[in-house]
Amino acid sequence: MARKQGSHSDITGPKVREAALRLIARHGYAAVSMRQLAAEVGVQAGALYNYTPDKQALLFDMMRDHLVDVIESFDRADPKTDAQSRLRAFVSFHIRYHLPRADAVFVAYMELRNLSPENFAAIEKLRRAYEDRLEAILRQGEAEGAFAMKDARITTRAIIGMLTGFFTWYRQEGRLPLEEVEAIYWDLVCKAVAR
Amino acid sequence: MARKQGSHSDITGPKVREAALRLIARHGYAAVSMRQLAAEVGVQAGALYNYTPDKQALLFDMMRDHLVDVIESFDRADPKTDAQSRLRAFVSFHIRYHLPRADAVFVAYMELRNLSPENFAAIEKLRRAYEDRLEAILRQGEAEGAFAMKDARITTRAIIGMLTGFFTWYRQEGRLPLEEVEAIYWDLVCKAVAR
DNA sequence: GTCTATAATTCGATAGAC
DNA sequence: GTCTATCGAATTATAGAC
Repeated sequence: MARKQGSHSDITGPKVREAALRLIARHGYAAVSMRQLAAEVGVQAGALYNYTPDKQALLFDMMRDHLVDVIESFDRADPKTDAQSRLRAFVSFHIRYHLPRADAVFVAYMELRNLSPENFAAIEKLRRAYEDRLEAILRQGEAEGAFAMKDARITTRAIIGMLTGFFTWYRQEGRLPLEEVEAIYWDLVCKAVAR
Repeated sequence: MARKQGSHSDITGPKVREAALRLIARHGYAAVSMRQLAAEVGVQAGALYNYTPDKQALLFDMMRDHLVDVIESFDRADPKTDAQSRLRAFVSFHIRYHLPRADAVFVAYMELRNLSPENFAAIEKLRRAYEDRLEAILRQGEAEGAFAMKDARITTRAIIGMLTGFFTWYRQEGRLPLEEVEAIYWDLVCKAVAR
């Protein structure tokens, strides 16, 4: 006999996040209503407001938590040795970390327009912090004489764009195993910044 | 004395497209109401339905027209000679064509989720047709011995991703003139596919 | 072709019972 | 913590006057 009411804070809380991420990734923040989200979670619309003060905070919290986790995870994965090793670790980390989190990546990338100005500024700061990790590696490589490029900042954006585009199509083409895709991207990045 | 009513089909038609592109690029399709759009154009909401059967068709028509124009324009710009020259022309065309059309690029890229299934299929076909142009150039370069890469299809997506990421940040950083940005991207692409 | 007015829904968010 | 019920406002799209 299923209860119609009761306390499920520990269960419902994560379910709200997961459902919101899935629905917003698929349909977009503005297109997903609180009623749709509630139905996906299996509660009534009013109950959602036990877990978020409003719809905007729900979006912001998901994006912030994702980006904070990306940065902390990379800092742990970074070998902090020579630039070549660090760049390889970055490419591998970026692909492998983001792949199983496609919904979060998609939301963090596509929903910037729907953040309030203050929330947008906070998210942009985090995004920039992640990009700065890559830029620092490229500049170290230039200093070591391992890399050569015309402009480290633009090369940073180019590499991130190249790697992030990956997640917009990988789900469709199951043609190649992850190891090969990773090798292909490493080959491109490695040659692009080579002396 | 401004008229409050009257026929302005030739004026209002283009204004609807321009305003829709601008508003949707900034706020997203789902977040822009027909009333907002009408206010931007300078008419009442009901008048918009003289120019589109519904909101969905307005989005689809803009995306389709943009992509058809991209493909036709590239086919005219393509030197159709050696792969190296063609690749350089592609990079230059892609940057220069898309730069002054940032709103259309943004909409065509970000609003795929808001297309009906049939409209999505049609737009994906066009997108694929453009990507196939680049893939053909890369395969020609392999055949000529000018390029070497592990996988032409994935390299195609990687290059497009890299070039398209360009438009998400160029407006912010006016630091460098277009010629230099183009040279930086050409350097990266050229080295990435070099033998 | 544009207007005003409105039908029919749907939205985010809240109040109060349990 | 979840429910039901609801407020007030916004939505797409249409009807009919001019």
